[in-house]
Amino acid sequence: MRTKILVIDDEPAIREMVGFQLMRHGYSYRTAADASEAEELIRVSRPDLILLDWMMPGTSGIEFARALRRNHYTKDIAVILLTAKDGESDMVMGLDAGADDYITKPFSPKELIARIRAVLRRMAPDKIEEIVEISGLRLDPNTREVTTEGNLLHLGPTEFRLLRFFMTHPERVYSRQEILDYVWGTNVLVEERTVDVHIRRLRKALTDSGYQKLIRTVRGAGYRLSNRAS
Amino acid sequence: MRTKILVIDDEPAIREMVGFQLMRHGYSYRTAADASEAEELIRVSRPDLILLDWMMPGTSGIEFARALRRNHYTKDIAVILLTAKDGESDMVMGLDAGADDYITKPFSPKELIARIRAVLRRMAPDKIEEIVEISGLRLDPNTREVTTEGNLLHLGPTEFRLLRFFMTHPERVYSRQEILDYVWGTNVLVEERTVDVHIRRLRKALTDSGYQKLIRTVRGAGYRLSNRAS
DNA sequence: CCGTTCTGTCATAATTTTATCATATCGCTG
DNA sequence: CAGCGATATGATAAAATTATGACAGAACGG
Repeated sequence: MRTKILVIDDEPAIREMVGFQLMRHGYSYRTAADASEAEELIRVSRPDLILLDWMMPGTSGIEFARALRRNHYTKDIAVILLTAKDGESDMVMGLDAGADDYITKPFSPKELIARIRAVLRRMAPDKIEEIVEISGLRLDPNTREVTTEGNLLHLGPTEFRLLRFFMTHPERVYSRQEILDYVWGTNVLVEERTVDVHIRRLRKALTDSGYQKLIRTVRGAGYRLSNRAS
Repeated sequence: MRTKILVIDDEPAIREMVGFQLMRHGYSYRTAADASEAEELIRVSRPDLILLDWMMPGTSGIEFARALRRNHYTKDIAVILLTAKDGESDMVMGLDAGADDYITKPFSPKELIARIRAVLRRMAPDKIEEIVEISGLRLDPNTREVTTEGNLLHLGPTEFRLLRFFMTHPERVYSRQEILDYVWGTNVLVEERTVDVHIRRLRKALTDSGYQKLIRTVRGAGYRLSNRAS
């Protein structure tokens, strides 16, 4: 799932600018103009990171950050403070309140994105993906290699994702639409028939080693991966 | 890369004197007159050690040191406090705030350098980097040399770090974003495509000896180093 | 302060991958 | 076994992604 970011700032212009950048960089986001609005959104869907304005009407940013840290449900949410001030004491107070970083206004889109990335990376160190294997066919997401008894197969990005999807969801039948949703991503404008073409390319790549028989066509329903005898 | 030191002191005379000594001893350094100037420099380029004046206008040295320790990005920077006082309590407070050592003014150049060496040595007891070798390509972090069957390769600093990263993390694919984080450091504003350019420079440097084939492009994913047959 | 080396970005070229279309096959049903 | 809808296949132009060369500004060393 995509990283969710909550932007809390009372200036619409800031919310819009930041939101635009976040969208452009593939983050999912929500905006709130004040603390109570923010609380509501957090309750509905816990964000991974909060961009918090220092100067807010009502509850101040610092206060809000402190409150977040006190709550068990929210204490692991990353917080980046947005502040117009540049005094040193603000940095100290901000970090003291539990903020993970802070950005002084005005800031460039580039800086914003870089900071967000930095904070998120600190929070989630590399995860090692699991190797999947089905009767001799191995797929390693870490090296992005697919091998059969030592032979390396060449797959394009989409074929790779497709095979990976099937290998992690074996036996069950998936309709073309479902496959599009899982492999291509939801709300993508692609013809259903395109799945056929990629299935074919995947089979072709698996053919030399005989594994193409793993991908079964289920007439009228879709496709499935199975290593059982048919 | 040479050890980077940041000198924070409001007296120009001190900055100059210390700077001269640092340069004379082969350290790379920057100076800042106050906390906000210092913050800026730290953000731009993380120093390995900070020489921090105890009495600063605005944020005091102690406060600044505490703030450094709280921030993930800066918490491993060594800090030496420069203080005119010599009271016992100051030492306690200073070390309490996370300083690694302190020097009382006035101090001799000799003492300054000796303390710096001592702190750096203490900080990096296991920083004796190991030589990495992959099928004949050797990289020695200590001498910063890369050799292939006795031939010395010329690499720029970035190419060196890049190769070193790959050699210490072989086989696995890394996205441009991850490479930026690991090789360039986290708080940096650099385009993803810049990675491509450095990959190319690295490959060019490895070409004469045939090792450029170690660096593989993984379309849609990033790059990886592999010595396996392809 | 000056010349050199190193860096980050661009614009452009070279490749690979993708989505479709048209057409051939296949599988079931009556 | 003819007919019909569903799949497989091959070709292809467009879209994405990566490689490369050039260049200006920054950093560095003296």
